[in-house]
Amino acid sequence: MDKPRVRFAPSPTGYLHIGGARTALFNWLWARRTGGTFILRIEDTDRERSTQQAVGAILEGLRWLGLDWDEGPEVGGPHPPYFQTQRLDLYKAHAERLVREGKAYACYCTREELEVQRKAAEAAKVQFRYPGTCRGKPYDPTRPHVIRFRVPEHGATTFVDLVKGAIATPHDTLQDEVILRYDGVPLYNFGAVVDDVTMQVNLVGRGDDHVNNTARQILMYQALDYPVPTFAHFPMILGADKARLSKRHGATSVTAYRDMGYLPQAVVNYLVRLGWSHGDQEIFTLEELVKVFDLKDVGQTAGVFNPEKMAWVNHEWLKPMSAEELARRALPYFQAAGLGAADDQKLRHVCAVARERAATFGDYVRQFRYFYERVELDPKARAKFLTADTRPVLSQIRDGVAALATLDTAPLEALFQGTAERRGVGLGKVAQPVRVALTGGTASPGMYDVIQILGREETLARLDAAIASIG
RNA sequence: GGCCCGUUAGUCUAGCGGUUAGGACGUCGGCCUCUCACGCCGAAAACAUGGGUUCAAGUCCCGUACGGGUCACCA
Repeated sequence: MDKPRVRFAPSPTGYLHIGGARTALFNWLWARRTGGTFILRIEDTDRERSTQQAVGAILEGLRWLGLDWDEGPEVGGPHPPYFQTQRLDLYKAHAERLVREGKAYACYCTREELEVQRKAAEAAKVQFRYPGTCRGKPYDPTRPHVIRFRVPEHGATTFVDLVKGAIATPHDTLQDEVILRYDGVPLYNFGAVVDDVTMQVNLVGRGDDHVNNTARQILMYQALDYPVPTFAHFPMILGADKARLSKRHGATSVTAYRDMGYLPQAVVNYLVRLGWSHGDQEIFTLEELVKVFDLKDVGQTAGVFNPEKMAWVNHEWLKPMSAEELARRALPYFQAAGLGAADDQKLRHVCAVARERAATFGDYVRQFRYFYERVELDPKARAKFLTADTRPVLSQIRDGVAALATLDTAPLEALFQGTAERRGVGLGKVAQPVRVALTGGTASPGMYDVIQILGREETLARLDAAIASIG
């Protein structure tokens, strides 16, 4: 078999959706795995909804994920252009050829007429299908018309899907569909076929929602006398309620996850595991995936998008990173939150303690904001730990910190343990009040780290404030 | 509603005629411990359902139920 030529063909009607990203990923992986070609084509024939911003957002999303394309917008290739609205002549020529050969015909029915028929069918509770009114009419290009594809009335079209197996579509469920609008812009099925043919795509991998288009498209390939590509339909991604994933399920754009502090590798990792597996392995780098990915291992059942597992995957990616690398990557998130962070020793220390405790950079900022600004003390924690009983402890630690030569771990440890021993209590009785005073809550990294990160001045200030609040 | 596709724990999945039905997320318990987390140990939790075929069925066939997709001059 020839080297696979696959494509991702989004409509630029919005950002890059999680589902679209996975479709792109599967195609990309297959191309990289097989040494094939990954083509990006923009299907912008819906002029009402397509926007230039959406094109930009999609390219940005793909690039962020690390999915580069061999042919397509901005990189060019042997079959330009890669925007459907720039290929109108091509569709027209193909449509005219089909008309000439009697495989398609001009239809002069108005939308209004068809709407009346549709309503009537609905009232009669029958499925409306275009009745072929204009099938025998002569071609008159001077009259407003659309071009309809002539579908065989009997029989069925069968194909073998790479992931779903054999699928048969009876022709009597099809109709003579419009392939070219009155203004010459093609409809999806026709545009995709003409482009896939002319771009020499030999493997079409796309979402499950296109299964029902496949037979119609195959009929068009055959009418055009072109080779039929292989198809692979990937199962849908659902929300927790098993309905197709949509905005109401939460963030669905790839860049939203970037903005929440996910790593692109983690998003790729999670998405590939949704509907594909390789033994018991959970964590994959892109390089590993390129080695082991196989379309044959793509499952055929729709999968529920699970944000918790995606966070876990992200955490797995974050944990082995050095504090330096984490700091470099986390910095923009701290800055975006208006916290005066810089890529310095402090940030690296914050990241070192955050690493085991937070799954995304968004969580870093949320959970460790107190390292950069004073936060309100949790009332319950305050009531429990900042009391007349603990006041002496706070004072001792305060004076101890003030007196230490350095804030290295050993002297801090000696200070805390000494204080606990002198008071005849466990370390917890000392650490918890200090923790509340310094971080505002009862859960935080170890106290020595916290003090080192805050620095002597800030530590003393917060302890003083806590002591003063007890009165 | 017609047509198409699907159905292993709450979720993602392994399984490819004979398994104590495996792994992961999440949940619960324990250990560790200055709290939280990490880590480690452990637990609960699944073959939608009814018929076949077979010595033997989560694995094959049919029905039912449930879920999804699709029925445009959208893609």
